[in-house]
Amino acid sequence: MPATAQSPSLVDTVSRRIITLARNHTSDRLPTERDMAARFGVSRSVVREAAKRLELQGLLEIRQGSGMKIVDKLHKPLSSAVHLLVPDEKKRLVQLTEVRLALEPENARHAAERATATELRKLKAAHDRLKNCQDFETQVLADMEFHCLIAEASGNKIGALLMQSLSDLLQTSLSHGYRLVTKDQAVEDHARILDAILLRRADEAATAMKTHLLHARDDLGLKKTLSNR
Amino acid sequence: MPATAQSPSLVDTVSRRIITLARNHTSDRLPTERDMAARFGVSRSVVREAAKRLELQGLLEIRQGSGMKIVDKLHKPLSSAVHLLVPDEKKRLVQLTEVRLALEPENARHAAERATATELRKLKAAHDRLKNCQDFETQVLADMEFHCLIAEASGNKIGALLMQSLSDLLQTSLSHGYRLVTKDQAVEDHARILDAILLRRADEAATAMKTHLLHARDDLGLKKTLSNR
DNA sequence: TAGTGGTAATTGGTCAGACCAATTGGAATG
DNA sequence: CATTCCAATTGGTCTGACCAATTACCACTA
Repeated sequence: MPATAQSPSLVDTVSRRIITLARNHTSDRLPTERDMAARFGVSRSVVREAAKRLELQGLLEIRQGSGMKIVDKLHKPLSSAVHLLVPDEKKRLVQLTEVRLALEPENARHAAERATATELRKLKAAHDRLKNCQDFETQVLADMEFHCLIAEASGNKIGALLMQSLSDLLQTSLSHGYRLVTKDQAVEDHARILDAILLRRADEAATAMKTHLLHARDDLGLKKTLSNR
Repeated sequence: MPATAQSPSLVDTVSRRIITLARNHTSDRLPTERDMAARFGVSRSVVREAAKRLELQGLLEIRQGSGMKIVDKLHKPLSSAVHLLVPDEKKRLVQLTEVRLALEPENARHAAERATATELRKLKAAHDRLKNCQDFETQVLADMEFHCLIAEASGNKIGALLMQSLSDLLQTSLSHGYRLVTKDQAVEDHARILDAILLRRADEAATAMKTHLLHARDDLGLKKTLSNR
């Protein structure tokens, strides 16, 4: 990873040991910086640097006065990178939508081919949550969750990671004034996608997803894609 | 970004100031930790933590005894995350190929619609480099560069970031024993893609890219995609 | 004069201890 | 039992010292 020196630095070594500790830990709470420093026989600054690295990688959440929590958010670094890369929210939304139009029909196709029974159940539950939601925040969450579950059901972990990051970024944009207008259209579109997946019709699932994303794009007023680049 | 506390931490603030400094700096070398600590009126450990954060984000390269170099490698965090997510090289390659099959035909389509004259020149030059290369390492680099240039020419920065990361990961896998077998096929495929882009035939470009990726997949022996999940 | 080797200065990596800021748990009070 | 307050705990920052890697400069040799 960083600092391609010949021998691993102490921070490299301690990062790896913290990951191992996290994987074998029964609680979702890690020992304190001071404890780990004593345990690993290094200074607190090394532990601190290693922990901060893991935080940035989406594996830990660190709070002053509270300690370190083990999490699984490997998509966070990508979300940060995209934010840095395209700071303008409108441009970012345009480009995110375009990437989604490439990725998500294939996610739906693969989900139709590969989803497990458990995954199908989760998809149905997520669809119900969208149908039943009353406020905008919950609508956005349920909508994005449906998409992330499809990515997971595709069986491609990398695709699922990308989708989680896209979802995070979209949620940020949507909470900043970009509004989904028509929940009814989304519910109808999702139902079509879900039916195609349940019936294992891969092509139909891909087409239904593309149609849905085009609707969503239109709803967000993003029809003119990248013409002013 | 991290530590969603109400007021920005010193490390947050100093990270931003380093970014500003990097953007206005004539040299690609930043001042030393000690210099920046004095300049920003903070301790060296705060500068260090801020710099390490920027390193992980792909904005700096730090070397002991040598100092800090400003770089632009925003794709690096994603590469690391994917590595952590899918440690198994074969599985990773399978999934990367699948993601490429989703993303890259659309990259080619958009490149055909949007590439500038400069970008087209770069694509031609990259194609020539692939045709003329003699050894495997150079072949891989030229091949991946062609793909990254298409992603850039698509005008979608997020897509280009994803492609750079995928390219990094692929180069790692290919240097670990996964061999591209038929350069002639790649050259022929690339020529078709390039022609379609030059002639602004978006659909043809997308189809040619998909064909190329299917050839590459077959060459790598990845036909059986995710059937053992 | 050009090339090589050695050394000192510089710069990042680590250590230790102190103090500050945020959180949490326990005790006291109503 | 519920609420408030305070002390202990835990991460954030500071300081100064020392260690490890790199680079620039100087001296020597061919």
